[in-house]
Order: sequence, then C-alpha cells, then structure tokens
Amino acid sequence: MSNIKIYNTLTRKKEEFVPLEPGKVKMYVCGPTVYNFIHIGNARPPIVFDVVRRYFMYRGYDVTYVQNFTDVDDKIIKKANESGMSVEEVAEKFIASFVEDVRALGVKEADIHPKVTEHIPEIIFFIEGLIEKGHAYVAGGDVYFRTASFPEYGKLSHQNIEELQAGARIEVNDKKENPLDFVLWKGAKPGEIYWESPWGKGRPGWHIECSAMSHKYLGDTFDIHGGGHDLTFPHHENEIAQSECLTGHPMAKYWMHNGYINIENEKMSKSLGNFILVKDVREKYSPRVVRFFMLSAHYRNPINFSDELLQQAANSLGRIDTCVRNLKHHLISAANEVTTEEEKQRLDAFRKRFIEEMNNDFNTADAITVLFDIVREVNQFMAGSAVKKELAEAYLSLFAELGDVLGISFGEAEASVTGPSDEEINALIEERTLARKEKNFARADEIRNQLQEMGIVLEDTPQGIRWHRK
RNA sequence: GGAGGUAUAGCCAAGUGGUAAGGCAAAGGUCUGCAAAACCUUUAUUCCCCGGUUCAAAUCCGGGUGCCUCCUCCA
Repeated sequence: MSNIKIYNTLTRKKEEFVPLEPGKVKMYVCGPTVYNFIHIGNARPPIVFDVVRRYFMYRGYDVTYVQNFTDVDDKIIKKANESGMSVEEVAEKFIASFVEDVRALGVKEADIHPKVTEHIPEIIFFIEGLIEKGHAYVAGGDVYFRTASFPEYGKLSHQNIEELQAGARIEVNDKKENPLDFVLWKGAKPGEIYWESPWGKGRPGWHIECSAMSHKYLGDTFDIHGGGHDLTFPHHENEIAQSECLTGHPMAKYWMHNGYINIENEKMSKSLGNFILVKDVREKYSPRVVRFFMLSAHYRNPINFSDELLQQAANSLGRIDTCVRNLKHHLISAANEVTTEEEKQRLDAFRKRFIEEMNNDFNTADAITVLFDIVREVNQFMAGSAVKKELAEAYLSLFAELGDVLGISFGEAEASVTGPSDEEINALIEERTLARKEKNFARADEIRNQLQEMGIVLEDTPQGIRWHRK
C-alpha cells in the first residue's frame, strides 16, 4: 500500500508525507477573525482540514490540531464601534456562532483553540526576539518586520522580493523602511483596546499571532500548516518570515491550501458581498449535504456554489443513505450464513481502494466514488437471494468506518423537526395493510399519498413495509 | 506588468503516458396491484484550439484562447 501524499505549496509538488516524529502529526490551521458570521466559503477550510485530521487519525497517527481565533483586530474593533458592543463581546459572539456552525457541519473541535488576547506575552516576547536579531524595528509606536533581512522572503508564494516590490501598492505609511514590511505591533489610537508593551500601548499585528501561538503549542517546526489559498500571500509568507527568522528552523514541513468556493465562478468574499452565510444554508439544507457537497470535489479545486449543485449533492448522498437504510432493513430477515472468504476479500478490497484514494492528497472525490461502488455491490446482493446477516453487518460497519473518515454518517434519517409521530405513521400503515389485503387499492393509495404529503415515503418490499422521512 | 490555477457528456466531477471512473439528470426494460427502492441497458470515437514528441497523449512539450485567483483586508 502506498503512503500518504500531500501537495506542498512550498515545493509545488506532491510529496510523500513523512512525519517529523514517527506516528505523530502536528498541524496548525488558520482560524477565523471573529467579526461576523461565517459564510460558506469560510467553512471550507474547517471541513477540509477536519477530514485531513480524521484521515491521519484513521491511519493511526496521533494528531495535534491547533486552530486559532483572531479575537482582536481592526475589523473587530470596527464592528464593536458600529454595534456598541465591546471588542470582547463581538469576539465572544462570533466565536460562539463559528463553533455552532462548524460543529453542525460535523467538524471536530480542535485540540487547542488559542486566542490572540490570551497570548499577548508570548507575542511580545516573539517580537522582542525579532528586534534583537535585527529582523524588526520600532517606528513611532509601531513595530515592523524588516523583510529585507530575510532573503528567503517570497519562497512560499514563489515570488522574489523585487517582483513583490514592483507590484506593491504605494502606501501612505512612511514609517516603513520598505513597502513590503509589515506590522508586528500596532500602536493604539485613543480609545482603542490596548495592551502594555515595551513599545507603548498597542495590539499585535495580524500575522504575528500565528507565529507565536503555533510556536508555543507545536514548536519550532511542525508538520502541516493549512489555510485558504488566499492566505498564501501575504499571511503565510509573513508567518514564515517571522518564525524562521526567530528560530532559524523551517516553520512547517507541508503547506496546504484549499481552493475557494465561488458564486457564478467568482470568489465568494465578504468584500465582494456575494457571500452566503452558513447559518442561512443550514436552514435550507442538511449540514450533511453541505459537507458531502464540499468533499465531492478535490480540496484544491474551486467549487461553485448554487442551489442546483447542492440539490445534486443531496440526491447523490441520498443514494448512499438509501442503500444503508435498506441494508439495515434487510437485516430483519437476513440469513445466518457464514461469510465466504471471497466475500470478505471483496469487502476488504473496497477499504483498500478508499485508502489508496485518500492517500493521494486526500482525494475525497475519488474516495466517494469507492463508496458508490460499495453501494452498487450491496444493492446487487440485496436484489438477489437472502441477505447474509454477517455480511450485511460487515458492510454496515464499513459504511460507518469510512463515513467517519469523511465525517458523514450514512443512512441517517434527517431529523424530523415537524411531521407526524411514529405512532401516527404506524397506525396509518396498519390501516393501509388491511386495505391492501382486502384489495382496496384505492384506499391504500390514498393513505400512501396522505403520508407522502406528510413527508413520509412508504416502500413495500419482500421484507415488509419500510418507510422513511423525506 | 509579475506569479499561479483551470478548461473533460445536459449538470457536477476524477483521471496526470497505455487507449475516457463515479454521481446527478434523462430514456428504455425488469420487479411491483400501482408505486418506491433496486437491478440491467442507453447517453463524450473523445477530453478548449493549433502544432510537436511518442508504438501510444485528456495526460508530456511549444503556441494560442476563455475563465478564475494572488501580488491589498479576505478561507
């Protein structure tokens, strides 16, 4: 069997994953700046890297997963001023909504969720170190990183300093030695939230937090650093500059970046205003569908977001759910026959294929294809003679096993918020069964239609009547 | 201007040198009291265009074209 391969932005190549420490994976994924509800595009990294994490765990790795919360920054301050809330209140509110949205989408909580405001001493210490080494300078009440002091600047985004300088926007900020320099510590304006520092009252710049916090929890070098594609430059580039200048070691071994979610082929973004909030999508579609939709394309490719595509995803997922439900239903009348060696091998081959696909840079699209192949296999033997209990159970647990890697539980009935109770349904089904016995098909169909209108789908099968909520 | 990505059936989407996966949608058939679900069959002689390399290319190379992203806060 092959090993896990990861596309590394740093080398622009797919590389075999070799952990820094055998059996362990340390990963850091940039989390949200909490000043608003998250949109569906913001939900992609949490889901993508959740699957990465789950897959490593599935393959027996001990994973440490860190995702930060940026809980102080210009946009949060702006939001606070607009809304009359304090910075803390804004942050608290949107951390809570982020956690709620992302949890609904099946994302496991990170092992550590560091917040900027709880790591000010570490950040100050980090900046002091950079100043001492000549990589940063104080200007006014601010501290800036001296990009010219890091010859490798640009290695992640594969641009050299001259090119970047040529493209850099002309800034009004004359405190900087160089337009590419970026702020590490921002002096506070009157009335703004601040912390005391050797350079006066102020707050951390955006990039420094990830360097300081990842260093605290994961060390000089860790295995994987992930985030959205747009963070490659300048955010991750700057993190590399800060961290590597201070420690003298590579910050992370593998840099992973997910593609965007687009609307009409254009990046969904807060600034463009073409975004759809996760909390709104959740009212319309099951979070399972949203997650399945995201995983049906490779994580590095952009995906368009539309009702039509989500509906397609819902239908696709429905095929797997139906299969699993039907399999459970068949268990009732399953035969107690022993599974043959060949049957065991066929089942095991599916698992191996799934692993192979996931090994290939977490190709969830191909992994899902394997699930559909399992569905066909299972449907075929369900259509044939009596289902073997042991084999059916083995496939059910395979669905659960692979579903757990993707973070989707298959065969689940969608939660019924409204609709009739089980008792009501069963009473109607009983009445219909009687009608059918008396060949009163008109009445039988009437009841079936009635149930249909209540969102209940009836199916007559050789194993008896089964029903599910639509 | 610089750096990348992408272009595969009605729609979505894998495939990165060996002769086009899978899903959705559609059509026909089987099963069924009728349905549902399922199964079987059909749906790209061809992978944006033009050249080249090769016994062999959707896959490699060169040149175009379209769309997207980054170079500025953005997942």
